[in-house]
Amino acid sequence: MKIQLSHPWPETAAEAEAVQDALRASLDLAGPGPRRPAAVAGVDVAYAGDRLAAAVVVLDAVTHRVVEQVAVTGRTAFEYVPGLLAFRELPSLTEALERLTIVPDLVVCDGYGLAHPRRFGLACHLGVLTGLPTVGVGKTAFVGSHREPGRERGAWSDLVLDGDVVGRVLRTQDGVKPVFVSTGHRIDLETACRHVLALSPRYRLPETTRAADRLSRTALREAAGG
DNA sequence: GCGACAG
DNA sequence: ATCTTGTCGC
Repeated sequence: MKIQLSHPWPETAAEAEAVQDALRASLDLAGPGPRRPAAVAGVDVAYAGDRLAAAVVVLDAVTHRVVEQVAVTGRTAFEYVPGLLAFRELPSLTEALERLTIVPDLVVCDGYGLAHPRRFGLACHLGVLTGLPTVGVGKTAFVGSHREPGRERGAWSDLVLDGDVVGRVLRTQDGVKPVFVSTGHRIDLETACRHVLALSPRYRLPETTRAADRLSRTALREAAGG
């Protein structure tokens, strides 16, 4: 799979915001998205100073067994700026995705999608670039307001931004801190949450996220020489 | 103006 | 994200 990043790649925050505003027009929020995905991918990036390691792990959607995984290492080219996370992580993430031989039916991203200041978070961006259905799963609050969801697994509440429902605060395990789910591309929020729950049978975070997080950290460690 | 702010 | 010790619990 060949992935084309925007050219030229933005150098400033203003240029990056302009890219988001332009690509947002290509966002597909129609849904319903994959009903019975067979292969689900998780992506994540780990950092150590200016070094980084991006990982993509594809799991069997039913058994959650690893089907394929790729990790690439490199150096940071964009500093972290709230709202512009994609420009820090996409170069390496797309490189890892390009080396994948399997085309996943859904990609679970670390972070937000539509729940974003300009309605174009990392999950939306990666979705538009790859054409794949994507969903964003954030671990902490970023934008929007919400009520505390019920304490049982599956309970959720609306994540509202400027009067729009842009995501859901979803409890994936009884009594544990909820996660923030928002759609990325080619999927609806209801379906996205259904898949996130199915991918989180035992822990707070989806198995895809956990697997990608582990791989990115070990890849970073091995690249350093330990 | 000030504080908050995915990872 | 990453920096960090011990601690409670399965």
